[in-house]
Amino acid sequence: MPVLPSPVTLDDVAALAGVSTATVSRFLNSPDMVAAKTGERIRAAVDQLGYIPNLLAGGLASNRSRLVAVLIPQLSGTIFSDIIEAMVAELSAAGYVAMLGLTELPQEQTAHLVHAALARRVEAIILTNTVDSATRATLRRSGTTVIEIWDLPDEPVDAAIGFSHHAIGRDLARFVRNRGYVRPYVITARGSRAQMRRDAFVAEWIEGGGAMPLESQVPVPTRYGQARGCFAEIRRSAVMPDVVICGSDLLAQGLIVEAMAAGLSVPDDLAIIGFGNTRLAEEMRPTISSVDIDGARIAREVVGIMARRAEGSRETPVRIDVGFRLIARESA
Amino acid sequence: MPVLPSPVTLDDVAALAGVSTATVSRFLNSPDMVAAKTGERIRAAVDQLGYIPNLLAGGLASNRSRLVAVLIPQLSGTIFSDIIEAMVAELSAAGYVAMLGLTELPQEQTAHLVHAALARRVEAIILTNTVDSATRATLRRSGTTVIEIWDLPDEPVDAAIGFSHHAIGRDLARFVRNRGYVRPYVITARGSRAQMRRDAFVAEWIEGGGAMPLESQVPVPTRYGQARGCFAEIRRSAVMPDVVICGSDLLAQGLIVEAMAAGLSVPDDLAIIGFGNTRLAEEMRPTISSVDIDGARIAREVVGIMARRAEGSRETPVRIDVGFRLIARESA
DNA sequence: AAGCGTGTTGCAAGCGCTTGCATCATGGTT
DNA sequence: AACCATGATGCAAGCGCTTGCAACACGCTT
Repeated sequence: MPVLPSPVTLDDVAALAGVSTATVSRFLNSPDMVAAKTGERIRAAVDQLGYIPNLLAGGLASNRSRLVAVLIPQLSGTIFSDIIEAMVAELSAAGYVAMLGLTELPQEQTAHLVHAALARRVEAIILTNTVDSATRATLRRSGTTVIEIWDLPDEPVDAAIGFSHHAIGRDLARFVRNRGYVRPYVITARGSRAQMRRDAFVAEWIEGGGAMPLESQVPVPTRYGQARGCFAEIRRSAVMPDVVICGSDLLAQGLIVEAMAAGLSVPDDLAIIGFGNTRLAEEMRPTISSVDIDGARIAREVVGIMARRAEGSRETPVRIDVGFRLIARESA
Repeated sequence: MPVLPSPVTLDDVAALAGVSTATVSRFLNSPDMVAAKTGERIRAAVDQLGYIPNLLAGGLASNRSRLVAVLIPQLSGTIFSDIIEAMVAELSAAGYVAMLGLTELPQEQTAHLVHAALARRVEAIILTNTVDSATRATLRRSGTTVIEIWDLPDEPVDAAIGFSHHAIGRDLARFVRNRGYVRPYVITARGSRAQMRRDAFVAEWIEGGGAMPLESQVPVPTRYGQARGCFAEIRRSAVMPDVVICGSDLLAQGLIVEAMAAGLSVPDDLAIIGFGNTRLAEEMRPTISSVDIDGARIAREVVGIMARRAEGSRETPVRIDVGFRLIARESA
């Protein structure tokens, strides 16, 4: 058994301050329920003893864990790390603590993480990927706030904050056409959301009179290193495309480097469009045209939903479309 | 008050299985303490009711939260995201859950996060940055396992898993000299660890008969976008350096792009060395020479220490040097 | 046949906190 | 001067689980 982390309890503080434990508890949780000078005595006692409340006990008694589970596929080299950063900051400011779970490889892992989160009585579960129906059922039954944040599914488990992948694909096609490109090349990551963008792009492109675009697929997560293979494949095309639509800024960057190394000029010989509008997109030379998703906004909405729920709102389902922005820069 | 996440309790399961709560609890925590056929009945009851244990209650009673706090400065675009990924995976496999805290901006934030972690009775706190002495005292007093993982401080709070920044700086200087470079340029991030590497580099370089290296400083976190400014500064140098030692792979990559855009050949006209050996280092063309830190190893050691502590070991202080590897690739 | 070690199970006392309700000053009303 | 609304505090019953200890049922040994 580990050493008692803090043998100092509420009772100790109460005894020292000469009040009941209830009063100390109230002072700690809603200070203005106790008289000012009582508060001072308690404050002094807390400081003197170095008291650190036990939130496990508190959570058990109050049924509020102040814990939020954030489940994402992977962290490094993806747009998710930006979103997580915003999310953690926002949650932390609102008094919550984020428990991080990686759902990348075995899909079964997700079910396991959901279970672990539920067992800790998290106040919300932020989901970035879709979950199997058994887990959906568990989630629903639990009554916990579930927020899906990377999409706007037709039937969210509970709340969804996201954007339309379809609209992005469509707008990208229009953008490309308006810019006068005629031979787009689409690189899609294996994954349902990317696929949705790709399908919408192709549909819109063809509807606008374009020929079926050239394309290729890459494994997720899209990585810088895939650029080599992709570029080689592009070069092997019967006709050289004039613009490449990538699944991530990282891949776009890689392609730019490859293209330049091959003596091509970007965007004149080959235009390139990224996705995610990570810091990289504006820092690369040439700067990368990309699709911006406002991660900070998503994080804020998450906390907003939680706040409303905490006040008893039972609005459901919630669907918030945070939209996206096509950012035209030098690369396309 | 939120809807009860799971109204099903141990008692319900016990009643349905026709045993006492103690037996159910034992079955859940150490299955081989209960008879096989009792276990089966319990398992069935758990499944039927969709029981999810309440770890807040369990943690309170057993004084084990199965929670680990991981505190890092920032996530996106740093080597930390790789380490966190490994850490979360490893902890998760060992049955722990990681609570993530960002300590970037106000130093006071760190104290706050430490307090939040302690209040949740985490079983360990993983620290990536140094903490002020008041927080150190709090940490010490708490008796919680504290693992510092980015350095090997002379007086760790508790345990430390890291490597010698001094040794890295020294080895980099030797490496550069052995490769025949004569005019190194050092780009240092503002931050004590980077400073240690820089100092060791300079000391070793001068000791080996070299002239005081040219250098410049950049803010943390080092970013791709800083490459432009750095490259401009390098060009403004009285004498053109023949090798640049960067504070991160990302910055190294940026410099390579800038250098190539300026018509320089890497490494012939200008060699470049990164830090962190992120995936990028081997994916970039030219591949980037870098310093590898084994994040997965660090993660494993963390779990190892926790396992030993759980078994009652009181070894302290612990200092584990995981070393580093200079990886020579095409860029230098 | 009495005794005993072993393996299972139940009993019940907490773990440290929150909170509904009751109690009690306090000062203002009538 | 009796009354009462108000604000501050205390009482005590949990929250759902873990675990030391005791009880018990076996099958063996002597």
